[in-house]
Amino acid sequence: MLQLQVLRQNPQGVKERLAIKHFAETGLVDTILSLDDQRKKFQLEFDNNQAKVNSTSKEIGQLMAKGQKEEAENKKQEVAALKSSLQPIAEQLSAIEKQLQDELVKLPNLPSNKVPAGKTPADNVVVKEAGKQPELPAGAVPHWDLIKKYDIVDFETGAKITGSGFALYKGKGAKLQRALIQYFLDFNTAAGYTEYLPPFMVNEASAYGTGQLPDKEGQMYHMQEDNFFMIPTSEVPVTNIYRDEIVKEIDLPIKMTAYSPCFRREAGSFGKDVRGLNRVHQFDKVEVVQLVHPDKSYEVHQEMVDHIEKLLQSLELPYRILALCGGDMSFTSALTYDFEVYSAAQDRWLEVSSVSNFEAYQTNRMKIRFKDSTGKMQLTHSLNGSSLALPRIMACLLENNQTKDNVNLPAAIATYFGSSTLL
RNA sequence: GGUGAGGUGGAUGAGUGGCUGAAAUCAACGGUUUGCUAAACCGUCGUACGACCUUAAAGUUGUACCGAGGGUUCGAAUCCCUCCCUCACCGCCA
Repeated sequence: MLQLQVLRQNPQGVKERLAIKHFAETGLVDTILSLDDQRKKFQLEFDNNQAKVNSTSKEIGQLMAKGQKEEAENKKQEVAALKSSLQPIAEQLSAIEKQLQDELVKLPNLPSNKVPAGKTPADNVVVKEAGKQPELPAGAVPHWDLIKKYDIVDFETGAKITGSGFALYKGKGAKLQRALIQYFLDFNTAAGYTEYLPPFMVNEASAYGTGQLPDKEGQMYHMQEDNFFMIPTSEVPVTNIYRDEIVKEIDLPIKMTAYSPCFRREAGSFGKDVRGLNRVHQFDKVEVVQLVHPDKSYEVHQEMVDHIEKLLQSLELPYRILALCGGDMSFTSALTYDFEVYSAAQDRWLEVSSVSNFEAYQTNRMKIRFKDSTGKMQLTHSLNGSSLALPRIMACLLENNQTKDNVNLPAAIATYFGSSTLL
């Protein structure tokens, strides 16, 4: 949620930024500001009246103590009258406050000035492309054939147990997942991130805090009886660790990492896009999250991008980094860089990580604050990135390193997997 | 799931209708003292949203907030209702 203060200071600037995100309803800004003015007006009126009620009530107490019953009774009448005239003001005030809040959450985060213009994924800017293209052996096949051939992921049985889009990892496939998770977590903790293993379901307040609610409830699995949501990413529970907390400035940056399965209900598209491990309802991911001083968030964003780049390099996969354009960015993000790895056998790029700076958009909802050196309360900035999403990494590892009857594994993984080949 | 006890400021914890936005202690911060450390002493020490004043900061001031939401009352941390959560014991269970 944007800070009202930002809208007040520069409504025109806000509209211009929103345009970069291709957010059409810029009139919302004016609506919100006028609601804010109304709110202030009603609050002033309410406060003044309530002050009178409070002081008169105090007088009643004093009169009663002195035994001046009659005068006390008169005052009571006075207060009763005041209160009944106050009633409608109070109602209007709270109605406006709610309306203001409802409108404010409809505004997406403002894109930073580093965000390239553009509307669709085609407009994203390739910032960097690196890594060696593999030379595939003759008869190389996509991962969905490989996993079948080596019997390491079984979608049919996953569908039988649960439904389509739920993979059953088996044997070396399951072990490779475990090795990757372990490797990623170790890589992150070595860079100073604290490891967490969070709950995989969250309550409404947490889903709201990171921006899944309102609006995106359809993308999450919902436990109706208990009103819990299966997490779509560990970003949700991890960022919410500090919800409604005032942290110490010297404790910043707070660096956290977590593994979790991620659950996505998203209505799938069809065909090649969703084949095999490309898109599933449940997948594993290791995430990094940081809460930082607002002055540092862009510096930290770059640091996180570098961190994830190193991780990808260690996997020896060809990759590229994209700066997402205004139209392709998520609602809550101010700057997003995507990482894609090249899947040789599919001849396409697959997104494996997304590194975003949310500035104060999430923390304003969650009220994650600190007191700066001058004693002023400030919101921290929050950032997160995947490091990494497993299924597509696995797909690329399998495809790009396939040999005639085996798959070679990069050295970094071999250590964790206990072998330099899959079989 | 059952029974019982609870949820108060950074922490501990007092507070059963007006003098309580909240004692006390600890922590933290500023200062005095000090060869250094410790101790002692003095002071500061919640948040949000307004108003006034100001270029701004500061300052003055109002309102709200003692788990959440309702209610009773002239007046609620305190009484009542609903919900949530925590702890203990029992039950069930990996």
